[in-house]
Amino acid sequence: MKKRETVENYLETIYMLIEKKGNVRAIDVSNELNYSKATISIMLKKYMNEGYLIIEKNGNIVLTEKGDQIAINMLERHNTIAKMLMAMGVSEKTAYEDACKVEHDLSDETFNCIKEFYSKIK
Amino acid sequence: MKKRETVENYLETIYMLIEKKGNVRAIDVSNELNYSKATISIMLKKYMNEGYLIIEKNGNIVLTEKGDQIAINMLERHNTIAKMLMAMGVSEKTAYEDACKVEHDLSDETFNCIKEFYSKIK
DNA sequence: TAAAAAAGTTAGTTTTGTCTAACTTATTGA
DNA sequence: TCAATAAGTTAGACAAAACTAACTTTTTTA
Repeated sequence: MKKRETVENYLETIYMLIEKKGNVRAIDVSNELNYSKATISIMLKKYMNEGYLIIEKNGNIVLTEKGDQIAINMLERHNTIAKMLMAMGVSEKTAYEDACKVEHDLSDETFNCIKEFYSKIK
Repeated sequence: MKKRETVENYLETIYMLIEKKGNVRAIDVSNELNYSKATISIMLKKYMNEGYLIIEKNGNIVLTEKGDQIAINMLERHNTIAKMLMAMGVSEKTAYEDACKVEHDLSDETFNCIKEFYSKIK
């Protein structure tokens, strides 16, 4: 249903795995997202065709400029929203989980206001 | 994909329409959600079978206790989240739109913290 | 009251993102 | 080095929620 949310999630996950492990292959994404290897194989190919990432000959996954931008944007949203929620008293675990769910839905206007508001009360 | 979100949205919409118009039929839900009459017909029947609502002989839609509780809960979330966002500087229109999107995803823990936090800064 | 319009239903289709099973290809380690 | 394991792919299926087209039923109105 929500195409945008799906691709954003894949890209953010790949970005985080690259940061954590240096390089990333399909199996790592499969383990992280808990989707079958088949699903990951299909989706990665799709996202490659759509210009979000490249799968190198050795199987390593690299984000394109386009994919990278989305991933970074999602990660910024993720962290900012989680911090805001924690400032409101939400536990760290829940804050990160909930931020992950809503980061795709909020408008830029709302996200910017949250960022502003957080920096003020901090 | 997100079954829960879908039913919550239908129930909340029906609840609001009942409040606004007194009684509600399939065509009203169709107009409000901008889904075809066919889709609404199918989904209402489904939700009737699942015990969320009743379609009376004259076509009026009535929520069951179970459906009502979900609708009221969603509406409370909707309003509280929107108010919180407005307090952060988000415009009314955007606040209500974004609240509508995230109201289904937030945990109870987070929602309660938002409610608390809002009552404090108010 | 009968014709027109509105409302509702049914059948069949589509899209998205999952899955399993069975297969191939690549990597590892005894 | 070659057998076992791991990784990746392909084919086919499925669920959810939407659609259109064609139909029936109900309501309105001239």
